[in-house]
Amino acid sequence: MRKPCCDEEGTNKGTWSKQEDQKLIDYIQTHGEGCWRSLPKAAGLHRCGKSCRLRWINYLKPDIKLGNFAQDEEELIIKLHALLGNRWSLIAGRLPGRTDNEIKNYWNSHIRRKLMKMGIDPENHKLIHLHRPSSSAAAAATSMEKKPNSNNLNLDLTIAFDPSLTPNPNSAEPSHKNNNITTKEMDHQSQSAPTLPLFN
DNA sequence: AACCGGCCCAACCGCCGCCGG
DNA sequence: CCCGGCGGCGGTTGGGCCGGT
Repeated sequence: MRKPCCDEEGTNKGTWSKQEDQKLIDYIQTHGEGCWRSLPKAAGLHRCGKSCRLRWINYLKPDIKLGNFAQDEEELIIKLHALLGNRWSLIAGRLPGRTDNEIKNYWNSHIRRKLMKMGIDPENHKLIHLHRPSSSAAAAATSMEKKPNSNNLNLDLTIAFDPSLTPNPNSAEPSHKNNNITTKEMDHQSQSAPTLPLFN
């Protein structure tokens, strides 16, 4: 049985204090990232390694871009999600300064709701209730399809509906077990083809 | 002013893949 | 080849905030 990583007595949980942040920053600036397991003890932090890694990657790293998402970032997230599904780390890799956790939160709190309002299933990026055109959601979605710029979400919906752009029709499934695209492959793709077909 | 419900988001949890022994 | 440790990932939680009543 795998032991929980944070079962040690006296390990802090919850929100990080400024002092803890500073200790972590100081340590990483001196010693660099890595060996998260032993980092807390070495840095004098009563945290588990995972917690330190998460805090550093999501908030303390110098190149993190905090604050609201720009319109183009939002559009990019939607397009990448249509292509990659819930593979947040891959999506984050395409958005400099943004983290997977931040994108995941933004998706779940903002974009998902926005798509639902537009009558689009956020899981597969298809119209909801196409068989019931009289429903308000479908009517709104149909309207959106004809006039994609008719509200503040400036997204070309035709992209989301093109199945040829989705390598795995079940790409929106939560599991990454049957994920045929590895991080390395994605990196290779991004190097060899900086512009995804989506953006044409 | 008090209460309530919904939203936001930082952080935790548990699983999986990779890698070294 | 097998096993265990570690890092990474996505899903989920829960506390705080905010607007409405």
